Amino acid sequence: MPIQNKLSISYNWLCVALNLPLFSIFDYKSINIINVGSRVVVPFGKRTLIGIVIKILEKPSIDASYVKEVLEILDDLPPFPQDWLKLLEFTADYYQRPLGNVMFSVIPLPLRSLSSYRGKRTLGGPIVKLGKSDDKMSPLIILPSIKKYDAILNDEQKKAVSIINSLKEFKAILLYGITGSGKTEVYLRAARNILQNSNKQILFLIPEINLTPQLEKSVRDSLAGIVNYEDILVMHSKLTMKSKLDVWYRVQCSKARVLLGTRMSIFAPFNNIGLIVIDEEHDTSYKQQNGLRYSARDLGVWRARHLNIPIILGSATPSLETWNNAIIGHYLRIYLKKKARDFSQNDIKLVNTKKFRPNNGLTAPLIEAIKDRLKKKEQSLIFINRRGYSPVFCCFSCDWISKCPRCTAFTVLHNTSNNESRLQCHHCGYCMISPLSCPECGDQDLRPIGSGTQRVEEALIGLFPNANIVRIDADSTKCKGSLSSLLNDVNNGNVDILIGTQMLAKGHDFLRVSLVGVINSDAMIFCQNFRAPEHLFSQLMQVSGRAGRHLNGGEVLIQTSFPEHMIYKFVINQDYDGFAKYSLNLRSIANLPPYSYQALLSVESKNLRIAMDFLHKSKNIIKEKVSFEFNYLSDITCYDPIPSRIVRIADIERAQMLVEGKHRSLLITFLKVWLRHISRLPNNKNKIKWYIEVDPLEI
DNA sequence: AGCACGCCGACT
DNA sequence: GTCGGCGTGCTC
Ligand SMILES: [Zn+2]
Ligand SMILES: [Zn+2]
Repeated sequence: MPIQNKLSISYNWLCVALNLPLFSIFDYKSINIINVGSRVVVPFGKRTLIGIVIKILEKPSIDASYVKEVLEILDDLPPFPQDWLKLLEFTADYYQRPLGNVMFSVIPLPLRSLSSYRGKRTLGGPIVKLGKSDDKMSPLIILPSIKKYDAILNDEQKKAVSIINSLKEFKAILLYGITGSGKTEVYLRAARNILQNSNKQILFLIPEINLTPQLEKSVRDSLAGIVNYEDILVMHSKLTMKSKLDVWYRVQCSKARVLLGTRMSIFAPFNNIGLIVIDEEHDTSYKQQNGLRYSARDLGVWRARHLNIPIILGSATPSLETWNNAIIGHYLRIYLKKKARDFSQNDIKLVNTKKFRPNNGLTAPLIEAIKDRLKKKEQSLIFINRRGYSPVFCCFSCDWISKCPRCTAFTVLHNTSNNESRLQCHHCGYCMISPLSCPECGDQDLRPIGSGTQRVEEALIGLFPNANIVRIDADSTKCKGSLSSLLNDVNNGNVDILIGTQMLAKGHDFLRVSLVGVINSDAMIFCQNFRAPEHLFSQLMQVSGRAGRHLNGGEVLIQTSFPEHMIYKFVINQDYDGFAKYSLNLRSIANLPPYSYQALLSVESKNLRIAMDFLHKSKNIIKEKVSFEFNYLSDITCYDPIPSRIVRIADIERAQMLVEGKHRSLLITFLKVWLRHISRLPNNKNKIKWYIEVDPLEI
């Protein structure tokens, strides 16, 4: 026996994750020493796949004779760092997805499949190709001059910076400061400190692509002279695949010092992060709403804890989860109470629409206020959270209402540029020319009900024919660059009245705006979603902030039918603390997050009954099967299945079931067992699709 | 996911 | 007789 051992080749045994919807990982062998995190080419059944080495084994976990050999090691990239592997293992485990699927869904497309390595025009793979065409492409726009950085901090900011700079280990900091309190300056000072005194890297997350240009400029200005221009990188989903791959490559090779990006950047393969910053941490854009439904903010906190580094969560209206974490002492809260520069306090007033009936969405007090600004040559900003002309179109002689044939939703009336009217579904994209007479009774008395941005624009043009009026919504900014050119017009003073959706509320500064009008503030209040008041509050605060840059102090008019509602008491006083206290109390009474943890089992099918059936069966197996393997069912509540808020979208009907746990880790353990049993349920001939969402935004 | 194997109905 | 439908099962 010993002789045989000496003669046999000694193999290295590896655990490899493959891009498959399977919860298992696969063992392979190699005569070469392969690092954890390497990408390898392996045989799998009749196929050849790329895999990622996640573990080195002493001996294989199955009979060694079944273990196949690694065909090739892909070394065009350094191995994924250990901390990256740990982050992805956590992500897969927490969000209940197969590890291989998760890993491959976050790396750039060309790195996922063998097709970019095998074939005539692949030239040694995507990374090699990238290097060869390096001179041809310059993804970075070189700004002509770099301003010297000389922002002066106030005492609060200085104190915040010094607290952050003194941190030597993991700490989640909630940087809580109103709009204009200078949170960005604090992030940048903290980042500068780390970049100057170490070779560590900074990850800077922002909610939306729209915000990158101005933040990129601040970051570059602030870090000029400390970090090379080309070592500051930007990543978001609208980059070309080539640029994305280039950024990824430079991060993984530790060439990048600073990465500024949207939620996907949380998975960037850093080797040496020193600080994570999450700006506007309450923003729902940090939650991916399809596929792998992760929260970049929550993963950010996990990654920081795992790396034992600080993370800054900045917001004027923190999520109640984060606020609660600060209250119970898990996060360190730093207040920025003062406006940093020449910001003035806004005056927020409510306009009762029961008293002042709106016409085309606009009430008399709002119209008067706009008139006043026009006289003073100041700008007005009108927010309305609905694009199109009117959300409903209906017949006044029968009860016909414009509905989408593919969804349980109304179609929205839109005016197109060539003066045509169209009915459009905002859920599936269905579109038709709007009828001239009622399809049901033939009468021509068809009328739009309610107001969208286009109708408000039309009304304002009628009221103020000499004013320059601009509308900014997803329809008017479809072309690339049109948003920034419209915003330039606004800041150059070429615009008197600006009408827009929520897309205007985030981040953009309007120096000449002294009036903000909010038209349909109520829409969210009575919505089922328990987070709706929280989102409404933060939107109203954010929107109000848009008037704050004006020297004389801005005026904010919020039109509402329910001025007596509690939320407005806090809104007019701009009292987030009060609002949070009030809301957390309600959440606590209702046992909602952050006092419980939730997961949602969603099912999609051709018809609702099949989906509901599947959910009922899933609920039943908790008692029938899960109870034998999981001992803490008393701390888990499974509610009854319900049809989703919008049952049918694009001819697919959806239902869901809520599961609630007292503790986070307990819920995750339960889900893992439950999911194994759900996947064994008969799948109704593959006619259904189901998935579990952990920490859903909406239930 | 893919890909094979396998077992039944309807084609040359 | 075999071509092809997709149900089932496996992949280190
Ligand atoms: Zn009719
Ligand atoms: Zn539709």
